[in-house]
Amino acid sequence: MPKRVILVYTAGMRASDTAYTALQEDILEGRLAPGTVLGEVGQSERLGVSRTPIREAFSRLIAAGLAVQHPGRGTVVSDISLEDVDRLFEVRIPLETQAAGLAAQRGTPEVFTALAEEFRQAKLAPEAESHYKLAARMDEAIDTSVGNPYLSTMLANLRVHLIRVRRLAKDQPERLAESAAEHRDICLGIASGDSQMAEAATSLHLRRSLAYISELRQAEPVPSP
Amino acid sequence: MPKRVILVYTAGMRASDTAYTALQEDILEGRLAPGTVLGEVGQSERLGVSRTPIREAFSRLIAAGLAVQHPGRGTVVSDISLEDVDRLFEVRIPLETQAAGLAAQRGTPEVFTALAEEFRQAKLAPEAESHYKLAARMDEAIDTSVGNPYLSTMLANLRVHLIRVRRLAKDQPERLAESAAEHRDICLGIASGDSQMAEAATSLHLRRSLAYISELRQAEPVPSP
DNA sequence: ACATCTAGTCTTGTATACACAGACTGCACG
DNA sequence: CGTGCAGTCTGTGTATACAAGACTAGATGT
Repeated sequence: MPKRVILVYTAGMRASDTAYTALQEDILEGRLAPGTVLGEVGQSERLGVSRTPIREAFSRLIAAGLAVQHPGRGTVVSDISLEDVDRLFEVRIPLETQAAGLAAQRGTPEVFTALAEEFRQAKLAPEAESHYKLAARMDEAIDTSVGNPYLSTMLANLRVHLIRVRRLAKDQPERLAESAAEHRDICLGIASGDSQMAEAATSLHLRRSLAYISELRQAEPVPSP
Repeated sequence: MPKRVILVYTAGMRASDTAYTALQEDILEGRLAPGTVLGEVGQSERLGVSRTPIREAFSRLIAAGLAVQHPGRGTVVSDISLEDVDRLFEVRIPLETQAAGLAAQRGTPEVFTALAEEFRQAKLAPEAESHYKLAARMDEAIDTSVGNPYLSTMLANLRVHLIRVRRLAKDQPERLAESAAEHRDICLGIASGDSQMAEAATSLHLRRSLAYISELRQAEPVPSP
């Protein structure tokens, strides 16, 4: 007897996709804290699907680095802390710098002048949610301008982890305003077609972001688990 | 009628792992050409395991970029050509340059002086197989020296694709000797602890490799599929 | 008291059965 | 001869049953 048919099959949406999306959100939003053990049966009951799609979702989580597989203890949500920020930026800085430089060579300037204008306005009224939305749109514009799937994939993988550390380091309004100004500089550099300017602006922005987080970390030592 | 390959179940080796390894090798070695459709049932029969591990293997292939999922036609081996080399190097150059620079700061010099000596000897008798083995050992040494899992993961993903393009561009002995010399320079730069020297040597090596492949591509136009 | 062996109970790994969706084929009709 | 449609059919998505491995806890022997 079918015990429960919670999910009517949404059009074109596989159960494994919905499970992965739900799990990823739960991890990124912190509802599933690092160290949480994810049992296949437990999650299958929680999400109302069978173990098979859950397994698929777990595989993708592990591939994305959001979970790790423990030998006999199941898969657990991967740990992350402000310590990881240094290692993440060691990858992020060269990749995004490269992306900005290539976007300057290949992008259509109008797109980025428009984005620069948006950042100018955003600087006046800093607000975290809209700021990150706008930054994401800039990243997307850079991605499409560069037109390199390998680079885009790497950056996408990276951004997942950056979202997690962002939760740990709450931005303050003045930093958001600074960040908006730096984003504007990047857009202007790309729009001008000067790849070196775009690279410099990107490098500057990321190093300032890193410095901000670093001093935040020094000021507020890690809360012991 | 396709041959049925009996997989040897190594101790502690899951069937999904062996299936993935077999499929990856088949793709990397060219036995499964780009465009080949991979049916779950077909591969499960060929490899002698059930569909479930095959599905898992397919997921990992797709995540690695070795296969893509077509809407109604199943999953097919992803296409790759010498055209991809430019896009790959747009990611590879900044990442490996960064890695070399960090290795110079953090690695133990003795490891890399030893590797440099090996490259010096390899330069005298260029041979593709041993050259790539040695280069792989250098990459591994850099990875461990840097100690950045995010960077290591990205480079590992990248190298899978580089193996595929390497098959398309057959190296010639003189290029191997050059390459060995350039690898030696990288090792010496890292061993000296001079990150800028290591970065410069890496950048030079990769740009020369790219130039070599590019002129190879011009000389020998793509065979139309 | 401590170590070790063993039974039990989780957990994951694998196989298979069933359901559904898309694509191909054959035929009829314009 | 082309086009549309229906039937079939293959192939994936999902569920579940079965098997095997691993940690745990308890008992037992030293």
